[in-house]
Amino acid sequence: METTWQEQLRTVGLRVTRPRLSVLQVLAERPHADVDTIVTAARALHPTLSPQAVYGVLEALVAGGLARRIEPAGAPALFELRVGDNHHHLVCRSCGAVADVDCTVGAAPCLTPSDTAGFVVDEAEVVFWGLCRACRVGTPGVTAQVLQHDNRGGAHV
Amino acid sequence: METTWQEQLRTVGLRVTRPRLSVLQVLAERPHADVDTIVTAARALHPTLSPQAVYGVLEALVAGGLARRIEPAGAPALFELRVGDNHHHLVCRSCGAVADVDCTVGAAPCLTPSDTAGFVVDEAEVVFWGLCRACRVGTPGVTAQVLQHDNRGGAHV
DNA sequence: CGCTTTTCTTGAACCAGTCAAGAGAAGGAC
DNA sequence: GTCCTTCTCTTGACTGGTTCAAGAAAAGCG
Repeated sequence: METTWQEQLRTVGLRVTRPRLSVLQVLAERPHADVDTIVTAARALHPTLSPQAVYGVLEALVAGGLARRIEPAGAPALFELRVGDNHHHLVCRSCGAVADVDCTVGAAPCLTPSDTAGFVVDEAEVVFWGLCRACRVGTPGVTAQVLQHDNRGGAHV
Repeated sequence: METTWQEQLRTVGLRVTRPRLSVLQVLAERPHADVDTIVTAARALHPTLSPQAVYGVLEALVAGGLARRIEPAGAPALFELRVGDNHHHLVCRSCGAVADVDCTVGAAPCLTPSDTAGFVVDEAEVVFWGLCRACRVGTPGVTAQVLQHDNRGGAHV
């Protein structure tokens, strides 16, 4: 497992270090973790790890294409290892839980806007807002990530 | 014009005040303004207006459904008066310029994710990332809003 | 016109994220 | 294996966007 990560790091020109391996392992276990979560969890593997180091590691991983940053409105950035595939995210308005959605891009004319207003588009980012099952049945806050997302008025599907 | 805004404010149960009318006028002139822009522009109409007042006004407008907040990753929040229709946004990676895109929701199967992972979805938010015409032809920074958006790896359309 | 409630002003605080300098580790060269 | 260069991490301070809190001001009802 770590061998693979070592190879992946080297492949993109990054040195293999304890902080990087720790962060990669945490991300493998927690698919949509924020920096704080990563720092806390990674310290089990590398006790002296600093938040700034994690920012640096994540920046390197994202730049190298090994990780992806997602930034739901009103919440700190989240990171995931799933890269290179066209997938999007479901975000719970109540607890901030995030789930992956495979992009149905093959049948998605909306991802090629009719009028691009002179823009050259290279990426379409889709976020589905709603409530996760736990928050609907009255057990909010399971993931302990509370979002305050009052931004209504978007596309109601 | 202001009569209309007065009515709109009253309709949603908000008092009619100078700061609110000023912010509404600025938003009418600048469709995707950030707080700083709004404060600066609105001071032409109400010189003592404070940033905190603008935050309060915008919060009230959004809560009342008169305005909508959009938060492109890596940039301060923007506000617009266009509400109630299903439209999305084009964002320039270089200068942060924002343009509206009418939602082609009628032909958009991707906006109903196949697997909702137990979520009840009430909104699909789409952001198209790319370069605006000005930044492509070598006149970047026209809007003076510089974004640093290194988050690649999303859905490439 | 006075009173109650909402809203604005002023000032401080907060948080995620960034910047900078020096210590330390990785890994190629020898 | 050891040295040296370069990259990376640690420590610490700092920024920008946003929020919180208390009191003053204004809106709008009776």
